Amino acid sequence: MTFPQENSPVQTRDMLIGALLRVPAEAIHRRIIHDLNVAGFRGLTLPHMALFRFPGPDGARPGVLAERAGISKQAMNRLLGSLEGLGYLVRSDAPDEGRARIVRFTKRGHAAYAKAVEVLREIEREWRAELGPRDFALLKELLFRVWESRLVR
Amino acid sequence: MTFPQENSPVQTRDMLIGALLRVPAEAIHRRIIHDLNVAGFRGLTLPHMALFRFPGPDGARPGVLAERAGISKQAMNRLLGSLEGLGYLVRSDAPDEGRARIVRFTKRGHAAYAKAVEVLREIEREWRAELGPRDFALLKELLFRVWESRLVR
DNA sequence: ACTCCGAGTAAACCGTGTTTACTATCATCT
DNA sequence: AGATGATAGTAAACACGGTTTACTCGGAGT
Repeated sequence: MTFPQENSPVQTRDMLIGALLRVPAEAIHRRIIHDLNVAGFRGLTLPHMALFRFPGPDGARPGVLAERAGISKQAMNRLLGSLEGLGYLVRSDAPDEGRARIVRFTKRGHAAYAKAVEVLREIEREWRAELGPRDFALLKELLFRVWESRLVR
Repeated sequence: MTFPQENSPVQTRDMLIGALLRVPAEAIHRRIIHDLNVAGFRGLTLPHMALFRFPGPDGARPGVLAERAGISKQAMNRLLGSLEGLGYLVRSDAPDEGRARIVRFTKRGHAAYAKAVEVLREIEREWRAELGPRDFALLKELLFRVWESRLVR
């Protein structure tokens, strides 16, 4: 195992793809939660983000949301209960099927979701300014190719 | 908020940078833990990964590791206790200062760390094969520029 | 010696995950 | 129609990892 020396500059080859993805991904998570809280959407925490990510929970059923998020239905159900208590969504009976339920954003929930997307777009603006529009588009395109490739499932 | 239609293909512009980073970052995490477990390094879980990431805990002090990982000293201490119980490291008194302690990988710990790096290099090979060497290098370079830029702290 | 600070640790508590177990509804078979 | 089995959602018990609070002990300054 070779480590870079303290006083020699870190270079691309020193960093493995794990850290290169993880560090910004976590930073973005923190940023979104922070900005949501500052914007008045209190009580939102990291686990809640499982619901605020694309395409959002609106109109979906708890079981589907659990599967999307990769957690059990019971865990999802408590997340939903928590967000319902905070006023971001409601669960109501599905009109067509008696055992099913439907998750609906409240006005506040829609506002929070819109704000999250807005923060993300702001982050994209910042990255675009840093990298230049050409390279930022390239970065997204490369990441998209990875996403498409199923290397990632 | 515009959603892509069910039957129209997803495109780069549909994905925000958050998901494009998060999904592969999480996949890599799962992959590393899985491969470590399969390779006989049992008991390692996601929170342990906070210690197995570059540059590893070997020779460092608990407080420093806590700061690096962004968790409290107490939480780090329990992680260390857990890994010590699993035989991956030991904590011993620092020779110079009575109150300080030093974390040392055991042989098993070194082996696990080396395996984690190996898995990461394997993942890089796979991505390189998918994207082509040119574009993979470009991806890492672009991510490295983001990392350098401090957009990310 | 006395005080203060800082590293490490321990305990209580909280939130979030899983596992296990239950209820209610739907689909199917007879 | 009634019985049976599968499925959506929920609830409770437990595990686990995080923070907060509180303690011990060594080092530094006076």
